[in-house]
Amino acid sequence: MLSKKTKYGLKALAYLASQKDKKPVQISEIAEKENISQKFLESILLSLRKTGFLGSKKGKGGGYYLLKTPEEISMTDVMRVLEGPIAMVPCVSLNFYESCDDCPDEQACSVHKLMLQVRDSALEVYRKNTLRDIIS
Amino acid sequence: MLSKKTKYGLKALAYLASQKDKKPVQISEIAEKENISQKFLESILLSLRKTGFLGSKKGKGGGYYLLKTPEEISMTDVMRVLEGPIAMVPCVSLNFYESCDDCPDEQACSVHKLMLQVRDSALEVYRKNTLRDIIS
DNA sequence: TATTACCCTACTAATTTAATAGAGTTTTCA
DNA sequence: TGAAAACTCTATTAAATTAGTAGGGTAATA
Repeated sequence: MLSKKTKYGLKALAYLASQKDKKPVQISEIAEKENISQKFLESILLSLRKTGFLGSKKGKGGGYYLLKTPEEISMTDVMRVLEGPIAMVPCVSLNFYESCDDCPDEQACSVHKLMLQVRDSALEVYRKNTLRDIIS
Repeated sequence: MLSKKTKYGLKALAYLASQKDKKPVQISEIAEKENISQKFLESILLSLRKTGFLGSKKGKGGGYYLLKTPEEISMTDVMRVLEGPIAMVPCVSLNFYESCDDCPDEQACSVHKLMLQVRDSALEVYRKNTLRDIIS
């Protein structure tokens, strides 16, 4: 399952990408329009700022804004930051690799074999979609 | 993340598919060879029996065995039974569909748009893999 | 300089997962 | 026919994760 954090984060990014101009958008506006708990959204936007997707401006007229154009924002990067590993098992993860305690031979493992394909197919989808591609 | 239930269930199925003959295999043997808690495995095999993947034989010389050949067992079906929905959000699920409370327009939703592609790509992987394909 | 809005920490309720425990039932083979 | 072997079922629980909630602090702008 996709976590709410990822879902809300994606929606917020999409909302920012749909803005006409590049003026900062307040958390409260995004929260209201996208039906997200404001406090929860706050923490999500904060993490997107810390990972370089968003910039913020404080004070009156402040808010969040995209640091790059929607075309430059890859879903692969967004998913890794919001959801974490793209792989469903650590032993096939590129960025979060861990071996299994129970598995004596990774290459012979049927779960490994299947999940490697699932990972690659998901990566392919994320790779070919930018933020631009998923807004209407 | 893939649940342990699914991981263990897949390993057990693969173990049964690797048997030379069709004689029932005891839970204890699978649990030991695949490093799985026997009691936990018991409940997993039970659900695989109830969903028509496995047959069981009680008493001395009993155990579990595949009801179909490995070639006939599709990963799509196995994943649906063990892991549940293949989609990462209910609103793109074929077999477990639910609409989102928060989302006014499903077709316009960027999360929906992305997750639909992810679901289709995962389904394609599961579709083209049978139990035969993932054993060594 | 007051207001607005971001920033941060800590806590918590709910849910899910991954078992664990233990008793009960059925079947088979000697 | 009876006892061992093996499946079946229910209930409980510990740990982890998720999805928030609460509340105060800090910085910037008009």
